[in-house]
Amino acid sequence: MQKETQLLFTLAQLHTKFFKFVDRRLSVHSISFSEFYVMHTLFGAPQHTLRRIDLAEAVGMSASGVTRLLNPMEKLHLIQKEQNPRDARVSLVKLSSDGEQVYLDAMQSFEASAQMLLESASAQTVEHFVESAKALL
Amino acid sequence: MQKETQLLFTLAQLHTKFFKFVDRRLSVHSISFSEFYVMHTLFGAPQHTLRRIDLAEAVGMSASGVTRLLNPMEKLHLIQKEQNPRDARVSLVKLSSDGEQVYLDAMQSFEASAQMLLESASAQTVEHFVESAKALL
DNA sequence: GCGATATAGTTGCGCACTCAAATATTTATC
DNA sequence: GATAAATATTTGAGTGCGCAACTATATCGC
Repeated sequence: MQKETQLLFTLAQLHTKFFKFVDRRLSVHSISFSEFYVMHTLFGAPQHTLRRIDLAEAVGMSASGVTRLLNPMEKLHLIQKEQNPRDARVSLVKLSSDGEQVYLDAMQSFEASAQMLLESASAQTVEHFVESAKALL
Repeated sequence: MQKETQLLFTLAQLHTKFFKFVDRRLSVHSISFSEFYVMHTLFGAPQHTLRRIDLAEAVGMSASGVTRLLNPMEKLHLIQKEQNPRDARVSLVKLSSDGEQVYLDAMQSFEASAQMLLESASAQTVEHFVESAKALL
């Protein structure tokens, strides 16, 4: 089997293993990784605000996926809709202060998960992985 | 952000990017990556045969997920059910010769996908990635 | 300015997967 | 050897997400 093919299989296995673990740990905050990732993306955006379509692009989801993901989050006041006065088509999404708090709490769990998953790995291995993975993006 | 946390985000992004591409290319064989991975696993098993529960474990799915995935594959004769004469609870899954052919064809596409995704990456980067990823499993 | 085209977002439909419960069978205990 | 516990699988209910079609608004060409 060629190295490139091996890489894809290994990537799939690693993703499955790690994200099962992460999702279980995030569930104590009643959020999925997708929701967490959306909040993380909004948190890093100017004014904690993005257009839905740019959010979709940033997290690698479809526009409809984002719509369905955000609906319950809005009901829980984790995010809020805002209008763009210059363009009535766009619906801006803003991380609310409630949402920010949930995000920061969840980030604690996320970081703890990452450390648990990687506790037996050397710092060098982690570094190598991140470096090569970024080179592949 | 700590390196471990960065690793998880990078892993998520890489997985999304690569498997969107792979899934699109496998779709010409009318199979998903999950189906391909199941066939790959069966192909590598003795007699091309596994118990459903071991197959689930190997591909990182739930037992019920495997049941639902295999049902249509059996209708298409990609796999076939066999009984274990010693234990009537177990249902063995065998890759049929039709399935083997589809698998081998799909593997061509899969390998081509892998090469396209990684064509601009150095052999060393690929090697580093696989090595560190395996260390993390 | 008006029609054609493009863009942002939502909705209908369907698929893939999970968890928990149910079913069938085997193994362990006494 | 009957009863209880364990194991393999399927089924019911629900979630998460994508694609294609639709609505609403904006922009472009003339």
